[in-house]
Amino acid sequence: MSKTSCVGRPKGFDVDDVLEKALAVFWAKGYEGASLSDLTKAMGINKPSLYSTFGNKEGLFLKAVDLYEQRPCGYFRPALEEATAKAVIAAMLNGAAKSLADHNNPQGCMLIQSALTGSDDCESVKQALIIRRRNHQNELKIRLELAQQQGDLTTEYSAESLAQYLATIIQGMTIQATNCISAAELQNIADLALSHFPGLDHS
Amino acid sequence: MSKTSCVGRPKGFDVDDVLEKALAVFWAKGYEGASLSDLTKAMGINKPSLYSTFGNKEGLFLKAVDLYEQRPCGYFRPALEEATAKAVIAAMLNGAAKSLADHNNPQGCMLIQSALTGSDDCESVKQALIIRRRNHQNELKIRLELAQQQGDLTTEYSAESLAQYLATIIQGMTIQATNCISAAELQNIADLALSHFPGLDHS
DNA sequence: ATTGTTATGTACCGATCGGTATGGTATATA
DNA sequence: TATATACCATACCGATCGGTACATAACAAT
Repeated sequence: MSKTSCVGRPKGFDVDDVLEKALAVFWAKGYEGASLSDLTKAMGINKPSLYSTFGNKEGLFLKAVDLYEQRPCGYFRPALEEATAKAVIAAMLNGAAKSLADHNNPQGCMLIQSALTGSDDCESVKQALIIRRRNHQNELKIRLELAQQQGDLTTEYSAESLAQYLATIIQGMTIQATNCISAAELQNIADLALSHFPGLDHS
Repeated sequence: MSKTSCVGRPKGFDVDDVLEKALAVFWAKGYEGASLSDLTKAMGINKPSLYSTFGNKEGLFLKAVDLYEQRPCGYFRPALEEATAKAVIAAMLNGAAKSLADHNNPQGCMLIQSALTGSDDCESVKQALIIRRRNHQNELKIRLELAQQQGDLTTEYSAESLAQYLATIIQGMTIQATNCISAAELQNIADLALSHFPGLDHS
């Protein structure tokens, strides 16, 4: 609310607050599975308020995705800051395991499951999510390239291959997380992946 | 059509044939994303024919899933028959890479993407798919247990862990396959996974 | 107090959803 | 040929979909 409220009747709700509620609904039900009545009920506002604030359902969804990337999948950016390739990869895998096992959140990863398939109407949303996933993988690739330059990651495999491989494992973990598996099992997968990750020193 | 047709007007379509068409639609659009008009148009039949033959949308979907498990993801069962753990795992990974890269099919894996999320109405379908995924993983676990008994897989890790790990990688590959990546990239992931798979001899 | 502006609640829009009633049509049996 | 049976096409059902018109309510500026 860091804004000088203007003329007119003030909003009866906090935008960030209701966006958080919308995020939870989209996360759990997906883009098309979340109906406007689901959303408005969870957000505690009426449809005209939703439309005047967020444009339409797709606009609301994209805003919710922005929020998602800042918050619960928030292990990603800090992991990139770790000092070595091994630390980066460990932080990714452990962060994913912990985040996906957190039952305060819906199961799984919103970037993956909220629009993997759908009617023709949601093609743009599908593409938007694909782009976000690719961007994440690309940031990881750049970090691994740096690690190769710095000498803490072998050049036996390309940074691109390794980034894609790690992304694949994490994406697989997000699917496993939708299958009601335990936190310990998720962590076990992360441990296995880390201890056998290509290009790292496992001595 | 291996049935002694009874009294009355015969069907104007082949059941297996239209089921294949329905499968393609569900595969690409998901359970809820596939509308009845999408389905009937692709199948070339009208709604009453669909309902008299398959019960309802969910019945049709489950029949399509049965067909799916027999057909394109058909690398799974043969892989279990391979002689050694390494051969089993290689067949799984290579089969997944090849199958997922086949552009004659929709992208990705039907068992995962057709009902990962959705409205409350599709809860039973979601659960049905979760069970199928778990069953696959369990069959793999049993095969790896056998391999451990036969001595071609170390007992350093439990068969359950390894089965879950392999399932995770393959599920991750199915997500990657929805991101328009190339067949070579998919195969590269499979190669990396195989050459660093825990419990196998990589000499 | 008046005016201009923005938000809210209700009631509604056409379209589509999954699913079905109905009446005509094609076939096997008798 | 008569009859029973099952399929097919059309048209329809109530419910819900995403989205909006409209009148009213609450505020700021004057």
